[in-house]
Amino acid sequence: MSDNFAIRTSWLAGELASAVGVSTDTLRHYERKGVLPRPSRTANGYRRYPEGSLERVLLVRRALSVGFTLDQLAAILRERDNGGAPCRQVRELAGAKLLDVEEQLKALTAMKDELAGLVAEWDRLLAETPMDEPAGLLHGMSLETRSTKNGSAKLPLSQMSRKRKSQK
Amino acid sequence: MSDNFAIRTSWLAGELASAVGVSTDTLRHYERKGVLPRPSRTANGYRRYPEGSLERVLLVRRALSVGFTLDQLAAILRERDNGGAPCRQVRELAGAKLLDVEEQLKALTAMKDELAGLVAEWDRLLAETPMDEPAGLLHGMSLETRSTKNGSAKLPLSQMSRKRKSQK
DNA sequence: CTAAACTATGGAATCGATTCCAGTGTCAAG
DNA sequence: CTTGACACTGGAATCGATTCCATAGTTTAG
Repeated sequence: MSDNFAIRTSWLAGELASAVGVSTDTLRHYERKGVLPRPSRTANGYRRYPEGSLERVLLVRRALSVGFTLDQLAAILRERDNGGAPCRQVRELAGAKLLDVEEQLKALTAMKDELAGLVAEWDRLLAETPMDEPAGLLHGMSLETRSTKNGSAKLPLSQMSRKRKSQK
Repeated sequence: MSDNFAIRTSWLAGELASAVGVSTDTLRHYERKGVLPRPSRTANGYRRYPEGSLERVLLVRRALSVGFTLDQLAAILRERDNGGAPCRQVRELAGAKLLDVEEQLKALTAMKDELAGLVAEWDRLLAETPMDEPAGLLHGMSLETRSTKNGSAKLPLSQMSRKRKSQK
């Protein structure tokens, strides 16, 4: 096999896709949305993704996983790509996102602890509960539905409040 | 106001909805999806949610916030409602969710660094660049860190890959 | 020459939670 | 009786990321 990914200096769509674990459709979508620069083409019209593409796509994936939107990401990455100073709005966006991420980090850490504790507790209960007993595991979920004003993307807890469409 | 929620023994749709902070549409949706048992009706056809409904809905909200899906939840709760002990399933799902959370934490940390670096770099650039270019890119980009507006909320990075419809 | 395995394209479909819509019924107050 | 605030219904829309589709050109192996 020639899937010597690490040493690649350019990628064909399928190679890059399988290297990062997404579909070529997804790569094409990213390109459409502007988070991936349009790659040059080989003689036959195939995309030839440049060297750093793997890292780039992984970056996008990370960003998405923490709640970025492709559009937001596109704005930021485009600015970054042309190297110069970003316009204020994009700088603001990045700053807001940074705060957001930091907040998520806290919330998620708390969540991890709670969840871990919960699971541990459950395992204890399950061990001593006959299989026919309710044991009501879900009732033990002590996660507060604190209406955290909201603000973070993937943090379910914060997103759970109301969000009016017209109210903004 | 008669929002004497705590002492209610039965609820009208709107009452319950505002008590838990969701819309009646959402309650109806939950019913459709099977996470809320279909309530009895008053003479005029209005839903009369039974006593424990507030807790039930809060439970659903909590579970959603931890990453459960309405469908997963429906399966579990239906089981439980007619006497079963779905605890093992719950334990399993929670365990999976915990793994997701841990992975998410990694992504968040990486993202924080990435973003912080970028912002720092930009601020450096901005500081030494005369503001000659307004550069009003970003047409309608809301600075609002608009969280998961809805739907497709948190994609656990682990299962962010492709998901076959038929292959489950 | 042909089949398999790539590549390409634009547009449509899918998924999940929630919301919106339009039409209708019910009830209490004025 | 009318008005307003509720309630009811099924279905459609929304949003974002991803996938699927149908169609078509290229390359490589047999």
